[in-house]
Amino acid sequence: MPATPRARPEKSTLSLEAIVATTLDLVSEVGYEAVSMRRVAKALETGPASLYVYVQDRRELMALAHDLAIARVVLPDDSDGDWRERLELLVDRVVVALSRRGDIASVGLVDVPTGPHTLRVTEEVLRLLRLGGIDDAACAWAADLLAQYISSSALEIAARLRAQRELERSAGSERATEAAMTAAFSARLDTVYRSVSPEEHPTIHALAPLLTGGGGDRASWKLRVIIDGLLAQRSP
Amino acid sequence: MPATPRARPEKSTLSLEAIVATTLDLVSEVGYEAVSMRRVAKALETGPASLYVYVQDRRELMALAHDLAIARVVLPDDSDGDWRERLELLVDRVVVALSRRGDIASVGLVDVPTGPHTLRVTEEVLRLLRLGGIDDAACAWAADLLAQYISSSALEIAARLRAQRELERSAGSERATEAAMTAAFSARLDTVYRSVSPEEHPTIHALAPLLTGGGGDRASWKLRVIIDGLLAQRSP
DNA sequence: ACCTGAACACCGTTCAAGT
DNA sequence: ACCTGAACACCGTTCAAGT
Repeated sequence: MPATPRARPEKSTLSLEAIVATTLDLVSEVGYEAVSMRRVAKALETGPASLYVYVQDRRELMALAHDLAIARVVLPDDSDGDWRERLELLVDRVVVALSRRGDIASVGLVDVPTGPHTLRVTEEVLRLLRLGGIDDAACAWAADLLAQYISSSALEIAARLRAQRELERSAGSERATEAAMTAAFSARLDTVYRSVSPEEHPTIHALAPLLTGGGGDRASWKLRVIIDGLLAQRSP
Repeated sequence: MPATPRARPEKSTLSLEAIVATTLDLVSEVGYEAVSMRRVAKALETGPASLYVYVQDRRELMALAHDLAIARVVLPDDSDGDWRERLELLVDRVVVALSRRGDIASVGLVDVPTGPHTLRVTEEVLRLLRLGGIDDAACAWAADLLAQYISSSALEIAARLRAQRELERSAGSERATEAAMTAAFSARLDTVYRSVSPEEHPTIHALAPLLTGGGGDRASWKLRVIIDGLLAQRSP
């Protein structure tokens, strides 16, 4: 029972571009850990060995997917304000771009990405920091600190988005219990902190409601702390 | 050809403690990714299924190993100075404890650890921040930021230690080329930044020598930035 | 009750052999 | 030259069957 010729698109020739785009799409759907070379190959209707013609190993493929995820980030321009406003806007755009693609940001915690789009962003971050009058050495280290901030914030937001999406996906269905459990998973931390012994850990106990909340405020607050901390180094 | 009774220690009864300790030792030796349930089981002279009597899954086992890694961290006391000095000392002790155990700190980037020793440290971090007059909400978020700092700094130091150890291990041997390559791996980033186009990425090009150096200074500098940034939030 | 052999359903990567 | 089937040496986890 052969499929109609146009039942699915012609099997296009393999290309690095197609492999990387497919990888990123899969990560968005099923997550970084679950995307294997074999799964990418299957999605492209080929065998896993074929991928190795274009890519050294899984690590390299994931690095390329990570770089692709930020490819469309637009650099702020003069109309976006002074160096600090532009820096905050740029960092936020990268976080948003990454968090839209599942947990692809994990790559940035495992590896230091050096793809062309990452370099483009890094160049602009360094340029803006210098515009702000930050020391050269401080610029270098600050870029590192900001990169960490970007990866971890993107992961945090991605986790929230995922929990929310799964809650909605099963709202009203008979799978509501499962959905509640997924939501509970994202609240696991909250439960741990709230159930800590008030005698042994009085401060955790007292601050429990604050330790897991915050949402977007939390991320932008962290960014403000980092930049204010940078500025404090400016005058010796 | 049966082994002499005392050729190796009696096969001790399996216990959670022994499993976690063995896991941490293996991570120290061969790294987080390379430690599989099967490898832990083999080190304990049993089959992988036996581990599941004591532990839910690999994630939980790694979380327990991570917690064990900071078990011996001693909290600073009154003689160690004011809240800020004590906080810096505590954070540094955790970083050192983790970085001695290979890349076990990876666990802290994937998961939010909540073992007893992690809670003990978190409690003290929060208490010290409050002593410093930081807002409750800011304390909560700062603890998060510091936890990120700890994990990533420990990983960075562990990578440096590993490169150094491997360089020494093969010094003078006929494997010197391989050792040089390992060292080169840790310098890969440096190479990337130094070979970037000066027209396309002038700032990266200019700062290249600063982007990968720093060592321990870099880490303590980051910590200072975070705390200074926190203090800047104190007065509205 | 505690433990585990064997199986299930996967991995990343290599390489000889195909077109 | 480009591609890939088949194999190698592994995975995490489960469960029926042992003691």
